[in-house]
Amino acid sequence: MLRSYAMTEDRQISIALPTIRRLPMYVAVLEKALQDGQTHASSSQIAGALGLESIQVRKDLAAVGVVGQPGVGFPVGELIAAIEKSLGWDNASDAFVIGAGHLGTALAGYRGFARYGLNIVALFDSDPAKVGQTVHGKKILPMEKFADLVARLHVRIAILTVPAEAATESAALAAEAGIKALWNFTPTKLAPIDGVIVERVDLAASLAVLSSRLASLVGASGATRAQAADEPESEV
Amino acid sequence: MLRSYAMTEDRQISIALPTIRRLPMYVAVLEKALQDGQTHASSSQIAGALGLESIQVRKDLAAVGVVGQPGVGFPVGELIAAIEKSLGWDNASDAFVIGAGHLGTALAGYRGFARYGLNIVALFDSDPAKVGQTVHGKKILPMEKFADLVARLHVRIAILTVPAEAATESAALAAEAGIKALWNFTPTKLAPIDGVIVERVDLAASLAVLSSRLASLVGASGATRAQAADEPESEV
DNA sequence: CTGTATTCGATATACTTTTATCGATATGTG
DNA sequence: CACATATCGATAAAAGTATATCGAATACAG
Ligand SMILES: NC(=O)c1ccc[n+]([C@@H]2O[C@H](COP(=O)([O-])OP(=O)(O)OC[C@H]3O[C@@H](n4cnc5c(N)ncnc54)[C@H](O)[C@@H]3O)[C@@H](O)[C@H]2O)c1
Ligand SMILES: NC(=O)c1ccc[n+]([C@@H]2O[C@H](COP(=O)([O-])OP(=O)(O)OC[C@H]3O[C@@H](n4cnc5c(N)ncnc54)[C@H](O)[C@@H]3O)[C@@H](O)[C@H]2O)c1
Repeated sequence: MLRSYAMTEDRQISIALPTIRRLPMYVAVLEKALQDGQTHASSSQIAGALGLESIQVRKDLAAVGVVGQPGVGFPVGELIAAIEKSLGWDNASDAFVIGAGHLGTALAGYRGFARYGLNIVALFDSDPAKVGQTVHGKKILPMEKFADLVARLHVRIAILTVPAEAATESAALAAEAGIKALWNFTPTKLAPIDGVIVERVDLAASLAVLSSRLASLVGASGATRAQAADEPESEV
Repeated sequence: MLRSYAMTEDRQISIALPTIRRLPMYVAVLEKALQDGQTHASSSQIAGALGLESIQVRKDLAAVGVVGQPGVGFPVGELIAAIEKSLGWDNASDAFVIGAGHLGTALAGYRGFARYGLNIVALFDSDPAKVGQTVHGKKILPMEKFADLVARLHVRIAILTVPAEAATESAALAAEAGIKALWNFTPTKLAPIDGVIVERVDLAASLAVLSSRLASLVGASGATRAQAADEPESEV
């Protein structure tokens, strides 16, 4: 029974990436189940809520080390705890935002991150006009203070929202300051940096999937759009 | 030679999803090559710039139907055009933003989308206080006008940036108005809607990858962080 | 023109991820 | 307690992706 909380690090490393990407969805569903007073949830119930196959849910949950009960399902609370442990969401991590522009301030104000164990502490910007301002209760500080504060506060995560051209330079600066993980929102593909994990949020990739599916849809059953495409487009 | 531009729709549909996700990176690299005056680029050159294997680049490019020349490489201009065609980025699509909050306005102001064939025309919001404002030169309109304008302007794409609770409702409204593709930035997993493509930007999934890798890194070579973890964390 | 270095693309192989099958365990009803 | 139903987990199969190999085409230097 306690094997579900086993902490052998080697297993955590070996969880398949697609599985890791799905884990947050499970947490969301399970928390809803918990609120409804459920102590257990079956793989088919979870799968149904997420549009997945139950077998995949079982495999994913097996990967985080929780054992279910035949005829009953998986223990909800235990499951949430195990997933959050796998993801390192069990104790919150502080993070700095580099680039207090539109996206950076939006992220800094996003309350949803608290649930993911992410705590944005402050923003940094090279623009003197922005430094000193406060957004969503968080200060915008000058880049000069970055390295010092990373060390003092033991911040490991930096969120990169600078212009594309400044990305490489900012990443190098962050790495040198001791940042261990970079969440890169810029379209710049960073070269690997020794000892630094880089995860990129690639909106272009996401949009590519959307628009290519849309394009092939038009091509396939063109009837729907064909008529509209003939009419001239007007402006607002 | 002209086979590279073949427009048989059935091929477009069959491009593997991981390949589609990589296509935008190729476009970025190729445009840089074009600026440098290159007429051809080899798979190994492209791979080197992106940290990929050359064989994967060749396979991906074969999927969009462009043929390279042995000893020379791939024709840059032709390649860009073919990729953009595959993605439906060859002629820009208009889009509406639903939810003119922090994220919605950031997206509306993002100039990078122009390159991806996406043109945000206007924003919509249910909050009367926001309606009438202009952000980045784009109007915030009331939801009541949404359906009519979708029809009048033949808008097929809506970008969902409403609060999580409003996502399902907004999606249904968009679908009813005739929207064909939803780019969903909310954490809500939408149920499939008939005739509507939904692509989700899942920040939680991305963060999960980042933080789980960070967590396993700490577990593995704990030395680096162990010392820091012992010290009490101070505040800004 | 000959030899060497590039490079592509077809085919084959290896690897990863998803899905299927099925026996074993649990619940609850009559 | 017998039996129908639900559920899990181990193993196997299938599908999807990435990588390796190698012959053929091209460029170019000598
Ligand atoms: N806005 C979006 O919706 C969106 C979407 C996808 C990707 N992005 C990417 O995110 C990044 C930020 O976008 P944005 O719209 O917030 O841009 P922005 O111009 O609003 O913000 C960039 C901020 O970075 C600061 N900055 C510039 N150079 C810096 C440096 N060297 N060090 C520290 N700070 C620096 C600027 O002063 C500015 O405040 C860009 O790379 C953009 O491509 C943005
Ligand atoms: N801010 C971020 O960095 C961030 C990051 C990831 C995901 N998200 C998600 O994006 C969404 C928007 O985030 P945000 O920070 O911009 O929130 P926000 O509160 O700033 O903006 C939401 C906007 O939607 C409007 N709205 C509410 N209900 C509506 C309805 N029924 N129809 C039309 N408009 C409606 C509100 O008036 C508001 O302007 C949320 O679902 C959030 O979870 C945000």
